[in-house]
Amino acid sequence: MAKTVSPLRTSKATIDRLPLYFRTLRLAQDEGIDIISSEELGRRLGITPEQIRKDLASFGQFGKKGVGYYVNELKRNVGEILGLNRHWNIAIVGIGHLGVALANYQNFVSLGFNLVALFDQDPNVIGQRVNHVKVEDSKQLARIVEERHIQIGIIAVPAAFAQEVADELVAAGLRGIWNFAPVKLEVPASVRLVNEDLSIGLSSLSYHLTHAEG
Amino acid sequence: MAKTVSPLRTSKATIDRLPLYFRTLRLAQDEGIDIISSEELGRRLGITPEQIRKDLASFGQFGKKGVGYYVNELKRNVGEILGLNRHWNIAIVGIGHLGVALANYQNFVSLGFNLVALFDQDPNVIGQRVNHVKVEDSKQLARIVEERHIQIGIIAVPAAFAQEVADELVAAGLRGIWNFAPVKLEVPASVRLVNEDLSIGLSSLSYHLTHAEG
DNA sequence: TAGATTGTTAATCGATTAACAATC
DNA sequence: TAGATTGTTAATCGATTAACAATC
Repeated sequence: MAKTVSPLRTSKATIDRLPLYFRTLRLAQDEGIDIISSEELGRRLGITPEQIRKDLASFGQFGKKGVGYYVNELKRNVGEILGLNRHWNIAIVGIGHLGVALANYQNFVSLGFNLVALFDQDPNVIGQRVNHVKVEDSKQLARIVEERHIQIGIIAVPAAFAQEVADELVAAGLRGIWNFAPVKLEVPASVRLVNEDLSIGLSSLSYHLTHAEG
Repeated sequence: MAKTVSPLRTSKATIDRLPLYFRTLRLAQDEGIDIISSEELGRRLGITPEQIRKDLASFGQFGKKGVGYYVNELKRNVGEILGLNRHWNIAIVGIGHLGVALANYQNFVSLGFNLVALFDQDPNVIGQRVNHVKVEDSKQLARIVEERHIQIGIIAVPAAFAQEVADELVAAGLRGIWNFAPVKLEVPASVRLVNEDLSIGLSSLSYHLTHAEG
């Protein structure tokens, strides 16, 4: 029975690969595979087996030498490391096209995230239901965040309003923010901030195409 | 007059920061700022001035010692490096909630990307207009990609169909793919692939909240 | 000129890769 | 046992930070 340890310092790169391992293990599980080697995991992900073993080993000893990793056990352990067994309550602020898309994103549910609130300031949007969740007036944000024990807030408002929304979320006692607005947000160190700037991906594509060929 | 050079090998980290510089320079321009120092740029972005100077210097000498960087000039140069002056033609495949959100994403336009085609296979969606662009039948993909000189394809279909779509895009002569489906896609080395896996961001948030406190 | 700020070289830090002993 | 595969240590590689000469 492997024990999950919480290392003092794990690289960001390692942490960003864990969700990929989790996803692949889930697929392997669906295929009825019992045991998987780092070699095979690496083949499926395009990551070297050494890298995978190193990443996993930083959290504990999950494999069996000469055998490989038990898929069920490893998936459970990786899920535990990621905190995906916790059922985080999340809220989305800004129910424009992106907010609607995120509210309907099925993968969140399958990762154990509960969408418990939606907020917007547009009277035409307030009161509507998106994926069975009612859109509330942003003015109710502080009250509802507290009442529904929301830990993670997703910011999907225009850049100009993002900091304001972040401030309200922080004041309401939120612990993590996932920001889709292309601005640098200022939040206290106690609040975890992850930025998802979509223009970076497309710009990087543009860069590589430009420098690959005329 | 600074000259943009194309370095043989620039780090991925540097390239991912360039769009941030571009964005900040555009804002500075809007504010009417003529000259900006690496110090001030760094303050606005949360990046060290040394890092910024190093990144920029790998493409040429854009600044004036003792003075700083001319905002207009630097913005133009960074835009040129990123290939944002090229007006890439892009298509979105899969017009679900995410596809609709991406089709309406204003930042793409402001970065010089032209949305020229939308594809879906659902007869109820085909023929509709999203952000003034008509949704075409996926069966027409090869023909339209060629006709409209589309260079970049955005995959917003469910994971199960993503590889199939990627294959079609590649066969149609596409040069870059921006993939939102949570799967590892196989494409030839000549085609540039950028993955945007939204579950990574949220999982990493979950990880950090889990390991920060009980 | 004196003060400021870049561009670049050297030093440090961190992450990946290679190698291999341990062991199932 | 022999073959396979993990976990870990050492070696390499790459990226960031520090320092400073060049120069506006």
